Amino acid sequence: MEQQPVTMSDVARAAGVSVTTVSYVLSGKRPVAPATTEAVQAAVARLGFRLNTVAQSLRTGRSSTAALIIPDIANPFYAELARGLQDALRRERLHVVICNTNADRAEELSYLDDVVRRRLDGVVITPQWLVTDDLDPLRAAGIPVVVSADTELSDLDVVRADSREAIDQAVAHLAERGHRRLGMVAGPTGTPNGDPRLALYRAAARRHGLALPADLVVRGKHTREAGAAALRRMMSRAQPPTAVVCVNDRSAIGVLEAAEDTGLRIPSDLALIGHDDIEVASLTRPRLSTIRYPAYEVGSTCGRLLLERLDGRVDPVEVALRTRFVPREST
Amino acid sequence: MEQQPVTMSDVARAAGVSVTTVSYVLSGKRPVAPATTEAVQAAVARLGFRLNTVAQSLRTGRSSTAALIIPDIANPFYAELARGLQDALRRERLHVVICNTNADRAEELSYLDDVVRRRLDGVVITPQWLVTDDLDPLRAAGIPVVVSADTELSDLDVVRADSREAIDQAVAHLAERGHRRLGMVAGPTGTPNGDPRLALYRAAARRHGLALPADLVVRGKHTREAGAAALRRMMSRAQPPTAVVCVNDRSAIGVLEAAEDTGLRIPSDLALIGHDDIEVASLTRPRLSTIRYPAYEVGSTCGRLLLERLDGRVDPVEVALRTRFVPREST
DNA sequence: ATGAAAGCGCTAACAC
DNA sequence: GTGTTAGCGCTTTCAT
Repeated sequence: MEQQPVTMSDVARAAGVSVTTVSYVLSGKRPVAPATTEAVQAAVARLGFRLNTVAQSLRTGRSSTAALIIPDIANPFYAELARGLQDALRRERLHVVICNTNADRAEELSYLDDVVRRRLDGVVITPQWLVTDDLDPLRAAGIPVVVSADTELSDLDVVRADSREAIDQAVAHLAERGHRRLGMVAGPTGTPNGDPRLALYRAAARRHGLALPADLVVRGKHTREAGAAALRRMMSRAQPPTAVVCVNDRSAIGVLEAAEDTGLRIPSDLALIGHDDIEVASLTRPRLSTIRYPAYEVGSTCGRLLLERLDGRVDPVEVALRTRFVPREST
Repeated sequence: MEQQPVTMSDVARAAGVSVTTVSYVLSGKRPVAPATTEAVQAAVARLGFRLNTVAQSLRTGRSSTAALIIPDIANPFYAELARGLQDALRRERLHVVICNTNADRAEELSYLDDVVRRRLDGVVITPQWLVTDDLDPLRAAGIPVVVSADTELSDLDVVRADSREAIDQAVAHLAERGHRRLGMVAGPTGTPNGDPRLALYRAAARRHGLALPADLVVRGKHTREAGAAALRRMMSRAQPPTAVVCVNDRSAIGVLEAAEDTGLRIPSDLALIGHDDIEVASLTRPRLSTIRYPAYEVGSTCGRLLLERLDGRVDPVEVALRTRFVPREST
């Protein structure tokens, strides 16, 4: 048998006070006589009362829940990011709902809509296809948004990677080892991480005298399968690359596997560099060289910004987290 | 400037009908004249109305949100499980909040409490320290719980691994290769996965004539560090093992790394078997042999059970997912 | 086919 | 220091 939940007025009755007093005992937002406090607490304990957060939310307009909108929680990068975010938001007892979009624009929009309907307190999003205007409904509703992406976004809190130096080092590293033809497994066109990273690689390649020809830039999803397919495509070119850089570690792992299958040895036949340095990257053999972008820290930084914003900060903030080139056996 | 949210009575006024009608147009729970429907929909669109889910929840007592209570979303096993759960719950437009407990009992309890306060619709939990009684408040509140664990639990929906055969095969495999002394990196004592698995290994070892002495059973967390420490401890025994089985893949990876550091070659000096088969397990070199327990499927099964329960099923269901021994290079 | 009105359980003026 | 009361925005019963 399912019991009636105990409400605040039950507690009030049991303690011989008004609901107001019960509310204030619980919130501490106004002084209450010690004896009263005690009586209320006793009643709360005796009846097993738990405040109904839904009613509280309706009244206050705050749900103490934030949304994290990402392509896929099963991608270790986002899982680590989620962990960082949750740890940062825990102090304020904020819950986090995870929204997996599969990098699909319709899903991204649908979750944003959900956020408004549910009056969530804030959103952290790693957008794949969204444009700034898509966030208008959130602005209108006064819901803070923190974006994690490498693109320029006006008037928003942004956490992004500053990979200029790291990419330059990586390319220099390749140049030193005699590489002259670079291939890149980039993200889908128009995606907020792929394009900026590609641009950085282009610039670095130019600086260090490497070619990065258009037919060696392969677009695709951030998956192992896409990485493997990309490599096969590159190697079928008239002039295949001697070194490949990947938009993230998952695709780099795909490249690694496809290379193995083809009998290509890494790094002797092909140098390989990933991005992100998820935990797995250190487990592959040969070890994956990578541009390290610490996911946990990205998440906790997003959380910090969100909390500040909820606390009343109004000016948008942009945080650039410096990435680091981690050479390993594979270059 | 933050706008006033548009409410249902705004829509009603704009459409020249009552809120009742607006509500019914939206829910479709009673017939409405086509002309009226149209007028309402037009008003909804024109004003950009979004139903306030919080108010709806307060009224109906359902929040269309479920909680997933796990030790750590950054552990790939749980991330994959989470993905499976979310995909299963998406059809019903249920949100999932992720609760990381760090395998801490107090955190587990605190999140359960949260669930009741927030009137969440259901819980999926992979308990580490909870006992059945801890779930009483949820029963009282009529909140369905689905448990993912290998322990016996009365009167609850449970998804568990049936590893009897797989473990027997794994041990037989070791026996065939001449192993006689087995070590085990088990989970913490009293934990719902470690103990049953240990018992299965004990039984299988007995059947196949392998020793699994008490001083080669090392308890610890499900982490790489714990796995590494466990191996060092085992190897310092007077009679070290020739084969090691691990309660999960993460600890197996730790063992792998510690073995490398010690100069032990796997599998020639030491055979190694993990559990779970998270994506990473296929990336290590030597490849990790493992008892495969498909996390995604665990999650989606939990989701299915939860939905059924929300739909009115009352009898508890136990689903045993058969695991499979996947021998790879490391045994 | 539609509407009036009573809450769901809380918070926070505004009294006293 | 404490209480009365008016909502927050919906759903749903009961009328019409």
